[in-house]
Amino acid sequence: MASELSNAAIAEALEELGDLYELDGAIVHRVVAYRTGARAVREAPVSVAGLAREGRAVELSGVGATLQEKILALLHTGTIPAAEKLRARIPPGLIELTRLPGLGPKRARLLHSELGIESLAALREAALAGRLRTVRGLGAKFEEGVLSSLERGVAERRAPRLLLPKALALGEALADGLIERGGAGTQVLVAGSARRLADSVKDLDLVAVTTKPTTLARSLAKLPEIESVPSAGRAGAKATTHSGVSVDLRIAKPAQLGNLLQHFTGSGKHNAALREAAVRRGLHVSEYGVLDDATGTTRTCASEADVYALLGLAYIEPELRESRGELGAAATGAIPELIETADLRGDLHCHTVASDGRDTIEQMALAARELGYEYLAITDHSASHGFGDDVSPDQLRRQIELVREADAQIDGIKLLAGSEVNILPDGSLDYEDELLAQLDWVIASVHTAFSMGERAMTERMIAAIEHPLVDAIGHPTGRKIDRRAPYALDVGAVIEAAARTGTMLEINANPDRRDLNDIHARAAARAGVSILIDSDAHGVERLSEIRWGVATARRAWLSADDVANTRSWEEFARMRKRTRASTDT
DNA sequence: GCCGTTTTCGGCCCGACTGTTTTCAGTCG
Repeated sequence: MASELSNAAIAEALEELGDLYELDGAIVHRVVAYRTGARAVREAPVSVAGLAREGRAVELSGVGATLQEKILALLHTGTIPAAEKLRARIPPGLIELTRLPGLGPKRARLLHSELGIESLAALREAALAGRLRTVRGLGAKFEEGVLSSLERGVAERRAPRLLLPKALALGEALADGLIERGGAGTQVLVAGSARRLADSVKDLDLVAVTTKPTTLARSLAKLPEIESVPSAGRAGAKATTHSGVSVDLRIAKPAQLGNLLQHFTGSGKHNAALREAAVRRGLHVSEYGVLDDATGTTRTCASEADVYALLGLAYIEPELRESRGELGAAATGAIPELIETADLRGDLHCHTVASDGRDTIEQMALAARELGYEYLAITDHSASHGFGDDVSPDQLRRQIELVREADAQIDGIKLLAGSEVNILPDGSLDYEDELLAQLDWVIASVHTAFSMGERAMTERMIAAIEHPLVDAIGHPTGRKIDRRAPYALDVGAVIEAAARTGTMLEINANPDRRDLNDIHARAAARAGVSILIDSDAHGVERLSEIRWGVATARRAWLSADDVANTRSWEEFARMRKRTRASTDT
């Protein structure tokens, strides 16, 4: 387990090289190749540095011999020679210029060659002096646009992203409002990354069918969530909410709903790959229909399934549309039947008033039973949680009794006495084995010392995985979506250890976490790891947040069979490491 | 630079919008 460059660091270097080539005037396909390669590296479930050293990075789709060579140079010398050469020629400030809307690589090059501009400060100065409009191809409007963007600080400000629950709630509120005002037969659907159940979204896409398109587009402005509607017409409207979220409403003819919904659900990469594959069959896909070269006619589709069928593909669920192999699978009938929330029969991670939860064992049990669960593990934090809500060994012994009593009193659901045990920095746990052995279920998590190095953190995690009384690892990477990076961890090594020891890995369904993420969960399941989906609920109303974990599981291509807690209690009980250990011998 | 149920070379999605232009280039999603 050598500690070397992370996939993220390699991907960043390839991205930068792509940016530099673009500013150098390379053909767009070459630039796209670097960006595709960077994405393949970032999403690889194993260490790409390791792969490259074995000459196997070329196995990643989008990485060829040239990129592998550049990755190796980066590993050996800390830099890529081609990037060094380009950096000597292209001022670093030019990349900054392309952050302004309407200013891409071509214009950045033009401004550099014509006016010698190499920074945002120089750009501002030239715009104030009225020199931008003197460049052939640029004019007064462009100059005004640049100044206004600079005034608003567009280049520095990162657009806020909405976590999925908020995005869907907003999308559904807008859809309901439009349906109410659109009259009979109006249909409004949430599309875009929200429909694909991504971790977070940048803006909202709505697709509608109505008999009165102009009226519907104008009625968007009347919704309480909407602040402004800069444009509205028969085809749709663009708007901004009071919270600053961009909303794009597109209106389809019923016969074209499938085409438009498919297009606006994306992802962009899925659509690009879909269209490239279609072109090889003489078909041209757009949001309006599918043009057939052979007949010269355009076919429209009322449903998305029809669009995929026209291309010879099985229907692809929105969650899979990320250009991660779904087109090949749809062509060969290999799209899995994705897990649904109703498949889950138990929740193995929740908290009560014994630690930092808000409700009692009984309240959690009744709420879980109401959701249709057959079993629930009570897993309060362990002794050293450190937020004043720790459970001492004696308190845990008492808690075990309380869970047993509740289990005896409450019918229709099996209650497990468990704990979410801290993994200490050295990989040990903070209860004695004698006490852990009295529990029905142990999930181990990292809650402290996030900033240790990758090697130490990976060893820490693997030590916990190898502990015979640890059934599962909770929120394995510690990330908080858009807020906190995962801790440095060799996830490939963690997956290997989990598969080897029969330790389950959790998809924590808290919508701030969704950890494991979709890519890691897919890799873990492929490696033979049993996946768990848990709510980590700290109150009865949060148990239903399990749906966000299911969303991640679906994006990870998981079917019910890949997820341990879709099993009955009898089957699940046998899958626990402690039971396997005693029956395997 | 990558890639192949037409190819190891010659392709590499599609359309809207904008601003600058007399037919289009650049940018964006």
